[in-house]
Amino acid sequence: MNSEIEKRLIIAGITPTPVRKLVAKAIIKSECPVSLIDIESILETVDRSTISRTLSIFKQRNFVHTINDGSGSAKYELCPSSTHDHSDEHVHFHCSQCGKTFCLNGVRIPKVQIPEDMIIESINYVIQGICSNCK
Amino acid sequence: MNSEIEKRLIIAGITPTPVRKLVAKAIIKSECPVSLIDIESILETVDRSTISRTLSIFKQRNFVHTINDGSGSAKYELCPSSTHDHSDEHVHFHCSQCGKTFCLNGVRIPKVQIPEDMIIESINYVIQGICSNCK
DNA sequence: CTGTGTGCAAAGGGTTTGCAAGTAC
DNA sequence: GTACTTGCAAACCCTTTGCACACAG
Repeated sequence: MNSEIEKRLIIAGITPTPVRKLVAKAIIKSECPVSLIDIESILETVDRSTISRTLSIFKQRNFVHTINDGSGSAKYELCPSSTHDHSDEHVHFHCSQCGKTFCLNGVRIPKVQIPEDMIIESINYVIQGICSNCK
Repeated sequence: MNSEIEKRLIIAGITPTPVRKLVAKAIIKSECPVSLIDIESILETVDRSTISRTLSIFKQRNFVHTINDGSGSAKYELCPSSTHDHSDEHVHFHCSQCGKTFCLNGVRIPKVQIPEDMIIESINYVIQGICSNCK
């Protein structure tokens, strides 16, 4: 697993330092998108600022992308593929009760028609509501 | 216009104080969703905290709703109708260059199939990219 | 007089930056 | 030695809260 992560980082053009491997592993292992604070509490030894810088590198290199679920803190998730299209981005669900954000993995984001002169970089489809557990 | 706004506030169950009318007018007049800071700079005389409290009342009464465009600050927009369904919510476009968020008024948010035991409160569909002006 | 609305100042939450020490090549 | 990585502390941005005054009914 460790060398697997290392490979993925290198492929993304990221030098696989110890901290970066830890952060990458934390993101991979959690099935939901995680916030900076989530990662900090998983990796108790790593400083918040380092995680912040790591995440911004990950974003830059398209290793992760950001989800804005309205919780006040950005969540991070692995980019599904190394390619740069948006074809396999999926819908997220944010529970206003428990604060968790779920990936609806089977549910692709339906595309919409937008003016041709706008360039799409990424798409966020987030449903706010109450999840099954909190209902 | 002033009495028109007053009427809409009353219908929403909001006491139409001078500040609230100003805030409501500012939101109505701007064709894009606006942030708290945007409103503050439009209404130079009104305190930020008052605007904050006003907006939270507006949200509570379903007079406005929130858009999370990933800019770091929440944006506010009039609720399209007094009814509580999501049928006329539209897609937003956030330009990472100029930071503006555009309403794609003609573009409704396509619905997706989600597990039946989840309760939907609202939906955010935000496209990040570069707008026509910044391209 | 009572309740509501407002402004000021301060606190809060989440994130990023400056700087200096540590590490790898 | 040079460039990069990390941790600590402090700063930053956006938003909210505590408190006191002002105002309307």
